This record gives sequence, C-alpha cells and structure tokens, in this order.
Amino acid sequence: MKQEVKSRETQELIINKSFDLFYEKGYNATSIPDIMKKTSLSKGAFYHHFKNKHEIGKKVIEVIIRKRIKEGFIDPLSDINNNVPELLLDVFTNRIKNYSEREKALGCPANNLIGEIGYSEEDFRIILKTLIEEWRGALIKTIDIGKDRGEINSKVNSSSTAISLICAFEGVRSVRKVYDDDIIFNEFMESMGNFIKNLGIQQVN
Amino acid sequence: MKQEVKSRETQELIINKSFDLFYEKGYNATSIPDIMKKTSLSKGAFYHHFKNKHEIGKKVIEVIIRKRIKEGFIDPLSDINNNVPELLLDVFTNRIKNYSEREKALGCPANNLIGEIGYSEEDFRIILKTLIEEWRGALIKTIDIGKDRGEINSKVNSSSTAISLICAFEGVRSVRKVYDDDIIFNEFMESMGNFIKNLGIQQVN
DNA sequence: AAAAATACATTCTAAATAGTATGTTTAGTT
DNA sequence: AACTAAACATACTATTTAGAATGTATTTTT
Repeated sequence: MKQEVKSRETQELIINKSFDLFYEKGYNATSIPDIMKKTSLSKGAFYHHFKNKHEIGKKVIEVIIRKRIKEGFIDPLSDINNNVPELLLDVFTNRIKNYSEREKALGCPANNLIGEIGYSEEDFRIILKTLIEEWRGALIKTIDIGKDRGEINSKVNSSSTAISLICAFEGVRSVRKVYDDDIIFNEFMESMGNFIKNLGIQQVN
Repeated sequence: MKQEVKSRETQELIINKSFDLFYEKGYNATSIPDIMKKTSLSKGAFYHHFKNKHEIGKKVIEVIIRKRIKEGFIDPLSDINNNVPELLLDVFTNRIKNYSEREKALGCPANNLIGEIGYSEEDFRIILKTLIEEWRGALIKTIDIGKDRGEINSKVNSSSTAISLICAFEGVRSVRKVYDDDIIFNEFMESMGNFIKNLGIQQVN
C-alpha cells in the first residue's frame, strides 16, 4: 500500500518534470537524461515506470496538458451567471493579461507540441485532436446557451465561431512568442474584443 | 567565375533540402546527415559551405520562409484594383482551399518553427519577428487604403486588425494539423469571412 | 522469519550525431 | 606548365543518447 503511493508519486514527478522541459525546450530537444536530472533520480527509475520517451510524451499530453485546458478554458465557461459575450471576452482576452512572463514567452504548450510534431507522431496528434474537440464542444454549448438567451445573434454559427475563437487564441499565443513585449496581446485583444461583441449584434451573411 | 556559380548552386541545394526536412520533421529532429543524404553530397560539403546547423537554420528562415511569406501573403496585397475586404477575404480564406494536402497536413513552416524553438534560439526568434513585422506592415497599409476608399469603416484599428488576421490565420493552420480533414478550414473560413465583412460595416466600440 | 515483489541505482552497450582533419579533384591564375 | 585556391569526399574523433542488463535496498506477502 505504501509502495503504491511511492510509485505514483515518482511517476507524477517524472511526468511533471517532463512537462516542464517539453514546455521550455520542446519535445525533441529534451532527452531522458535531461528529465531525470530534474527529478534527481536515475535513468533506471525512468525505464522502470515508462517504456520510452514516446510513452511519457503521451502521458504528458493526456494528463498535464488536458488538465490545463480543462481548468483554464473549459471550466470557466460553466460560470453561466455571466452574460455569454462577457464570458467569452473574459476567457479569450482578459485572461491573457494574467499570464506570467514565462507563459507569455513560452506560449501554449499544446500548440507548441502541435507545431513541433506535425505529422510524425500520429499518436500525439490524435490525443491533441481529442483535447481540442472537448474544448470546442464546451464552447459550442456555451454559445448555444447565449443564443437561447438572446445574448448571441441567432444567425451566428456556433461551431464555426468556436473554432475561430480557438484558432485566433492559439494563433496569438504563438505569434506572441516571437515578440518580447505585450503589444501583440493588447492589439489582439482590441480586435478580438470587437469580434466577440459583434456576435451579439447584426451580422452580414 | 564558374566556381562561384557552382558554389551558389550547391548552397541553394543544401538550403532547399534543409527547408524540406525542417518542414516535414521539424528543426530538432533533422540532422545534418539527414540533410546531406537528400542532397546526395557528403558531410564535408556541408561544413565547407556552412559553419553549423544553427547557421543553416537562420538561412532557411531568412531566405526560404521569407520568400514564402512575401510571395504568398504580402505580394497579393498589392492587387489594389480589388476592393479591400474582398482582397483580405481572398488572401485569408479562399487561398486556404488551394493548399496541397501536404501543406494542409504540415501547417505553416514559420509557425511550426515558432512552436518548436520557443525561447531557446534567440537568433531565430528575432528573424521571425522581422518577418511577421513585414507582413503586418503590409497589411496595415492595405487596410488603411481600404479606409481611405471608404471600403473599411474608419473606426477600425488597422494595426490590431492586422495582428488579429495574422494570428487567426496562423492559428487555423496550426489547429488544422491535428485534424485529418478540411472541416476545420471550412468552419474557420465562414467565421473569419464574417469578421472581414464586418470590417466594412458598423462596429461596436 | 523467509521468500517474493517492487522501486529504484549503477553500469554498460550500441547507435546516432556534431564537428574536424585530411585527402583529392577541378577550376582559375601566373 | 606550375601554382593556387576552391569544392568537395573520406575517414576519424568525441559526445550524446536510448535503452538494456544487472545489482541492491525496501516493502509486502506468505
């Protein structure tokens, strides 16, 4: 019973340190010795708990990155006391202001992985797709609630709007990485703010 | 005189093959032997013309990626016979349809690099920033022309709109990578199409 | 208390990789 | 024709890396 706890703790340690390094240096640039140096454990410990680097890559996405998306972007949508455009505005623009310098400089972990692995690691791609689909589903639900309440124009396509919000957000976090200041975020927020506000008023078809 | 030509041709060959591999497998996952296998030349040839991998990374961005952005996204903006919203619509949505399967699956080379290198390779970051700034500048010019002509609402902030267009576009090319179909593009185009059309009509402030 | 399983640490191997050093051929120069 | 320098090729070194094999301490089970 005590061994089980120890084992899980070690696994979590390895997963967390892996995430940190993947986030900072990228997946390919991170070696297993790199990871184990951060845990202060030996390589034997790694290969005891995991088959190879690919397996921990999957775990990092499934556990850490999924949790981040859920807590950062899906759960906040449940605050349905708020008016829906306000809610979207908060999640997709205001929240950016609260990012740490590190998060601003390093961008979105999920998006970084997408950029890096491309077509090569099919397993990763599929897990990442699932995450995005979960996120998109939650957004569609929220936008639909907004339509029901009359806060969002009924002509708005919930699905395509959801995707656009996700894409724009991932895009700005990516572009921000090449800048060393916040101009990009501020400019983006202004324009995206208008986009979101326009969801409530008359649209062109 | 003939040697100079040969030398330049070889360098271009190495740069082109490097780009192909960086695009397909990523920068870190591509080794110099990988590159030289594609050129059918030896490793000696590589180190004769370039100092190291970092140097060819820079060259690929400065030459190939810059050219792609210029030809694909900046030059088309000069077609100012067109109405500006139409022009933007064409560059940012219609063009996506013409991408090859390979380009759809592999995403935007510049954005992939941004995702991969992050904070680590400062040199790359600075060059990429310059490219984005050139792109942004061209877009701002175009939007301003649209305003002068009354095709774009004068309340629109050219700079923030330019950034948003770039971000949204980079975002969708990134997100598309985790999907294996065109749904994402089609949905995105609908929503982004509305965003662009709305630049011409009444805005909320 | 003995045996077995678990959680690691240590050591080793084999491959991949960056980079160098030293030929050799070819083109231009004197 | 003799020389020089550029454009490579070949061969080598040194390092990093994944991963396996083996050893050992600590629990858990019997």
